[in-house]
Amino acid sequence: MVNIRDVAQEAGVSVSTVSKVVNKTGSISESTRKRVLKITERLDYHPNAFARGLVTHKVENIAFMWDRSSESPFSNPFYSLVLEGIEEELVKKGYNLLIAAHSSYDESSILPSFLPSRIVGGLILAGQFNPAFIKKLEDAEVPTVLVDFYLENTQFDSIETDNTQGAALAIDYLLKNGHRKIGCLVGNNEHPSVNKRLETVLKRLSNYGISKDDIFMGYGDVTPEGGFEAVRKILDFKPRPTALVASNDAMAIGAIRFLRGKKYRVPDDISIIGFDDIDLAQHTDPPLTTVRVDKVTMGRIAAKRLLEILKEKDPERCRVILSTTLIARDSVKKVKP
Amino acid sequence: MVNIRDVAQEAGVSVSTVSKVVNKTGSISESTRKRVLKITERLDYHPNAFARGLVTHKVENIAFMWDRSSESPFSNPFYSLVLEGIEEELVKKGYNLLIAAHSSYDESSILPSFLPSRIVGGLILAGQFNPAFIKKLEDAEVPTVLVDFYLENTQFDSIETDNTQGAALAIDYLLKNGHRKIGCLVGNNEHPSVNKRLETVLKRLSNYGISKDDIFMGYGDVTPEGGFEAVRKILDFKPRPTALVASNDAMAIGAIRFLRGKKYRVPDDISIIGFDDIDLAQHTDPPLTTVRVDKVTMGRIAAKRLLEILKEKDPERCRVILSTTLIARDSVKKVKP
DNA sequence: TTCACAGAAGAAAACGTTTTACTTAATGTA
DNA sequence: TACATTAAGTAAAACGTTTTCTTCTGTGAA
Repeated sequence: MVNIRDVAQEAGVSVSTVSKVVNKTGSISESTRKRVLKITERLDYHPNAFARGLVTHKVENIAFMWDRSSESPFSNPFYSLVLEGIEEELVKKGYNLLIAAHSSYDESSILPSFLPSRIVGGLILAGQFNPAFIKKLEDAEVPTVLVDFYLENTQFDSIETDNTQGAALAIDYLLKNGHRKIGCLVGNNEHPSVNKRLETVLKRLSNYGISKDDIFMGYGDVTPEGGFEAVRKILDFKPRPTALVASNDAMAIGAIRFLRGKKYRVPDDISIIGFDDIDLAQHTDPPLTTVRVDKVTMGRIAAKRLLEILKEKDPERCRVILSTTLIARDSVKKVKP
Repeated sequence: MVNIRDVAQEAGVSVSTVSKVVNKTGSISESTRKRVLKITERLDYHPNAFARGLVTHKVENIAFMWDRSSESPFSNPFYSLVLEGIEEELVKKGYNLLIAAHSSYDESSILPSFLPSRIVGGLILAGQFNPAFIKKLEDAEVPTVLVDFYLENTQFDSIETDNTQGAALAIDYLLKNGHRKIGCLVGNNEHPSVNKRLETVLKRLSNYGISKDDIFMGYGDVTPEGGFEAVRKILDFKPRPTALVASNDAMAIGAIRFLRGKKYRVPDDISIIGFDDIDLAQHTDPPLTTVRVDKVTMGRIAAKRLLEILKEKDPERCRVILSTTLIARDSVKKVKP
């Protein structure tokens, strides 16, 4: 493999000159610059990242990690898109993306090995993490941004969904369509998003004068199976709600499946609205009305922000809150209030 | 950050001794081994991967890449699981996983930068790639294994699906259930799997004495939309086939969607069988009968094989062909032949 | 004519490891 | 007793860069 010395020799200049040309630093005459460049090309010279990293202490590798609670991010319809956005942005800036899928990292407070070995320059965390793990990262001063998650007393940046605005969107849409008896499919999950959404739903309903007696709660995991469970409990109530709000699309989809099995027609017998707008939402029967979170943008911004942090010497902490949009499909029907 | 010299000093030994202890090489007395180990722990010493890589020329980073034709592997229900298997195996062996999602690499014959910069020690490629790109990899002698893909004249290992066996499984099942008029939803795709599956289907049907007139072909992309298109064309034929074989589950799912829209009942009016067994297959209505490819195992084996190759000095080329299993759900109905 | 200065280039140290070759002490063998 | 062998440990070179000083040369100002 050709190294910087080979190039220098071939060009009849010193090693430092080649380095300066390649890195566009120092002052180099146009003529030697051209000559060296031509030779790097001819010899197909590429700087050895290890040698470089050793002296600069700068690394162009970013790692993505997610919480243990959820399934693999590759199969997760939310994180997979976040990842797509991250990847896109990172590649554009010449960075490499590492994936640390192993779930054990947040159990213990042990850092994944690529961190102490200094092979990774920054971290993007998705979903909820063990506070002890976060603490460890802070102590080690690993540049980190949190995506779709927020932690009270951390110095790390976060890119979040505006769950308050999104939940308001959902409720307003249901009310506008005449629904006054609402069932909530709420996720058994300490993820701040779930809480925030529920909180907003309840507050909003009460603001609009909906009585507590007309609000029905069903709990389950934030998965299709959980939605299945949650809606089952709700259907026991009399009178039945005319519409359901789910903590996320996965639950909504499970609920639709349950309702179909029980021969309820959606939306004729009961309306339902989701949250997230995962890909599957447009393919359910009926297509799911939901609140869209722009997941790719979320990833893109997270990556962008991390690279900024890496550049700055003393970055300000900052929270980015992304707005949502209502995607009206066919799972909500207008009823007479 | 504490380095090997700090440890050596603290332990009152030379740097080389520490290195030997940490790497378990050379001969070291039990007492100093213990002492040094204790100190590495106390000082929280972790070898700098750059310094190490610089001298050993060994890297514990593996990159995963996939072809441009398919959507992001994160959202792809097949590759996402392959990736899961890869990740699992890699982490177990202390390797890091890089993701090179950018599609431009196989367009040109330029190598992704992490290769010439020697930051990555091996490659796992999923799906079909530009031969020029493969050639380039061979010239650069990048240790590589191909997953779910095979190339005629390459020296690279591959982990493949036994499409012949799988397609036979599907056809035999349809025949056993009395179907004699078969429609094929064929993917417009040069991926070897698609060809192999179709080829086997046709040969098998002819072996069983099914007339050409009873075989109907519909083409489309290997996506739900493609399945939609393909089945539409097939339904124009009279007499209608009683069963459909799809090139993959995505097409089968699209077909089911189309049939539902046209008020056909599956499997009462028409049966359908898929290939791959993606997650969604168990959630269609009716749940899809299909041929399962063990995607996680595929990834795991690919990773395992790559690590072996990295170890051996002069590895034999080898193709691994994974068998499939039939997953009988509810989309195929028994009919009188 | 002298001096200061800027531009261009190079020498050498530093980065943190591994590894080879070497030294020393201890042990066993003839 | 002398000699070979082995175990335990060390010194120093090497890996391929970047970067900090220097040096040198030419140019314009005083």
